[in-house]
Amino acid sequence: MSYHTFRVFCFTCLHRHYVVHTKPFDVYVIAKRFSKASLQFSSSRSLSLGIPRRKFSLQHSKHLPFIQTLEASQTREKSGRHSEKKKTERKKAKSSPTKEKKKESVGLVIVESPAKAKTIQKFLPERYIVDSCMGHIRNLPESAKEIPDELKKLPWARLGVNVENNFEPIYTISKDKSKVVDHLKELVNSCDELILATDEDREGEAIAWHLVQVLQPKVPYKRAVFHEITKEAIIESFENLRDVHMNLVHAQEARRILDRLVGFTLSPILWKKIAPRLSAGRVQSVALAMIVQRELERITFRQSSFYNIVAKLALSPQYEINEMKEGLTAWLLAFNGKRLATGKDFDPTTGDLKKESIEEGIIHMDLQFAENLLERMMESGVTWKVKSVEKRKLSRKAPVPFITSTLQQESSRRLGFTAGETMRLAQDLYEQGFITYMRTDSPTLSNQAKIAAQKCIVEQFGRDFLQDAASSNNSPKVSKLAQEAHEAIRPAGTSFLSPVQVVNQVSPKHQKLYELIYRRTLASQMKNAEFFVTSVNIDSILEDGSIATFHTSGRTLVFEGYLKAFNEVYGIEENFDDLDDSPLSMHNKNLPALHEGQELYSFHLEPIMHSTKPPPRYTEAALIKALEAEGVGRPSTYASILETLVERKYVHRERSKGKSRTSLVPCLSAVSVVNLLNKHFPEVTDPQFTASMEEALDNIANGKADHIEYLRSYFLGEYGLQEKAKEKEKNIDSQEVRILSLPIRHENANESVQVKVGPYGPYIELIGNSTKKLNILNEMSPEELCSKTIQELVEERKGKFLGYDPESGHALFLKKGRFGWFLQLVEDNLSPESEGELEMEEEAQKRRVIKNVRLPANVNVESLDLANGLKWLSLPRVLGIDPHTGKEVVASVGPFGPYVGCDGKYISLKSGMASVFEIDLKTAVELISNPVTYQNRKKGNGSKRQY
DNA sequence: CAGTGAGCGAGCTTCCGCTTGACTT
Repeated sequence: MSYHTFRVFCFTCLHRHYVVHTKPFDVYVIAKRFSKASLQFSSSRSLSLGIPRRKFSLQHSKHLPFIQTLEASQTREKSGRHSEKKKTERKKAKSSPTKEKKKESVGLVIVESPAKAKTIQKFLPERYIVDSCMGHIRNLPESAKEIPDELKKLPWARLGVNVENNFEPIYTISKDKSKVVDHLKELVNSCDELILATDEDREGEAIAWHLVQVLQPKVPYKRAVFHEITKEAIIESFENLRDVHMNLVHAQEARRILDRLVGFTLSPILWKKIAPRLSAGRVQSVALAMIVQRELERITFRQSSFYNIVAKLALSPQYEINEMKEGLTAWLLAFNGKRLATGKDFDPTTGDLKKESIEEGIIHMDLQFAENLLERMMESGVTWKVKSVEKRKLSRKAPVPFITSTLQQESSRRLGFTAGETMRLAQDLYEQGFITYMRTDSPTLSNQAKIAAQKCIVEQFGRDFLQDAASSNNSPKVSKLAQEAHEAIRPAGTSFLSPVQVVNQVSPKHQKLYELIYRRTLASQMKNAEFFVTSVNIDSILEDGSIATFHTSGRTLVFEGYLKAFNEVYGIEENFDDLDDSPLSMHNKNLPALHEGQELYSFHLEPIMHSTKPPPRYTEAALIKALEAEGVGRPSTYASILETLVERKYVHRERSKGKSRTSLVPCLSAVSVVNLLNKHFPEVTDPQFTASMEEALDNIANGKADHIEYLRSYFLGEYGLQEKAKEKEKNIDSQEVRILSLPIRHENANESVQVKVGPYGPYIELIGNSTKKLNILNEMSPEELCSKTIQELVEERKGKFLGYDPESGHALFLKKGRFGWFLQLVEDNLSPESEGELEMEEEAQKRRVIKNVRLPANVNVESLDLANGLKWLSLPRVLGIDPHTGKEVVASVGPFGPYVGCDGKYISLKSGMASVFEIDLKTAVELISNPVTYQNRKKGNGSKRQY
């Protein structure tokens, strides 16, 4: 048996190993740098080594090894890589520390992400080991069980921050990070120097500090920061090492603690006053308030309609022949100098004209007005003349390179990906070295990236499309709040792979996203698009001298500019809100040349009705855009903000009719939560809170303010949050905040309706002669709540009458309960005629429940009739006596579906087994004594995993 | 369990930002 040596890279941590295998399934590993004990290999994951019909399985703890080459003899050593011999020497040095001093010292470099570690390793001299900590390694206790027992009794323990003593935080090592920490501890003990190369922002600085706190290095440690991952930048940063900036760390700590105090103080108030498990926070509550606000605007929206006249005009009286070619479309702008109303003139909450518009003397044209006017325009003697022609050259600026938020928005708009999906795809592209880091708020391109983009532009579109060096996009506006730890999102490297070149390396979705990033990066370095916009007013002079002024506009592309990068893939974009001056969105594609005083001829006039539209619901992309504009949230959290709201059942996604996009609809619980917060804690739904926090944090970072003082002033004292929360907890009337003041169209004068949110979810209260409470779905939109649905709910509550049990004479109803459908047999003292006519309360008085039987989830209730119902009603079914125990064996339906049971032991009947009605004693006893076969369990798990 | 929304009471729920995980043969 021959021995083969494989060179193996751990893909994730970049440790190098040699693998020697003797037999196909025996894998021995010689670790290059670490003791054998620290490496655990298992065969849970198979990796093809490229040898036909042979598979090897390796795993370095949880990291996936990357098998770079096959036999050592065939190893293609790149220049600059280290020879095998050199490595062996290193290993010896490692294993005998006494001799190590003579060798060159080893430096441990810690960055945040493994992919970054991999890249940086390439740029650094051999004596450095680069590893990653995967973001924050410590955190405030996530839940009650992470709080140390000895502190649990203290009043502030729940917060995880000692608010009685300088806001001292309790830090715990996150569960999923303990392995990372152990690993780094081991490394730091065997190196001579520690370099903290985490991101250059508030969070990165804090991570560096936490690393020092946790690792307790006995060797010197320093901080290195760089803006871009290039050899030059990294080397430079290593020549300019600095200390950890404690002010910056304090700013981060203040941010972290503030968020905790806000969230963990307000959430419990929601539990007490509305329902358990609700949440509030600096970021999520702002987002939620926006969504709810928009929904309320939609509910209070009143539509208004108005008419306009559209004129098709020709250049010559012989319009029949050339109408298509040279015609133009214009719409009525004003009549006798008075402007016609458009959508903007109406108040969305009343549907009436706005005050200012009325004062202006605006004309609100109805159909009759339009038709009258139209007739007068058709009379002979009416002339049409061009009154004015105005030409403007407008340019549309090339976009700036992608940052996280704009990537998510464009990816949603052009590719239909959600923010989460976009980030997952981008992560893959990043890890495989196709793009730069995807969580960034800096739109800056490095010089090498600009050069690479320019090269692509020249090659693909020509030199004419290249932006001037002095153009503004070379120094894009950076958001005031940007922390600039990374550069913009762009294709990686010093020369960009074209989208075609990546086709075979990634999935189609990845390719699409890569192409979007590629084109945006190129576009950012291209010239602006130039348009000629022509704006024309045309007078129609009526017989009595009245003047109807029409307006039209046209747009011609003079220079395609950066649009070329997009148009060839995404098609030509028609809508440019920033260029259009028509509120009725009418544009002539090919406006003929016109001059002042020119006579025109009308060949078609038509009244057109327009209606105002309610403001659209937010899409995920629009919400992210709005939050980013307010400075709320960070690139790493945009995609998860919405997930939180969905998880809390505050918001659900709804697919708009006929469109691919999904819009965000607030649930009823969200309305009550926002009600409470707006009324009692208005700052938490206000984006201004984050803005002022950022300002304070900047001062802390600059050393102008003290972080403890900041927290103290916010949380403690007479006007602090703590005191306020206590007072509110006492004074907020739970009954009052539960009520949602929603306009409900219920046309029953004898009844009033209220929507409330209780601990078990939303319900409506019908108050008439008696009070009825009816559960409604949390997802039900206020719009859907009307007389009809309320009536349906009342009917549903009554249940469906199936008939009478011939044996007992009792009535059988099919009802829907908290746990699904069930059958109810009630004693019936009523005549069949009075069925459904009595109020529920009366019914309840007259009827006594004899028996309830639940139905399994898969029963088709639509087709359930009396006979079937009686069959279910016969459950539970006694099968007989178990000879082993002497107890009764029963078949029935329980909370988990059909089962057989005996003496406290229950076994579910899976599909494929005998039904509850058919199963006999023998089969049941067998099932109970040999509960679940190995085969069965495996099947169950397998399907779960697949899902 | 069988249409609750009040209260009893132990113990729990909850925040935002960094980052990548992902369990038997």
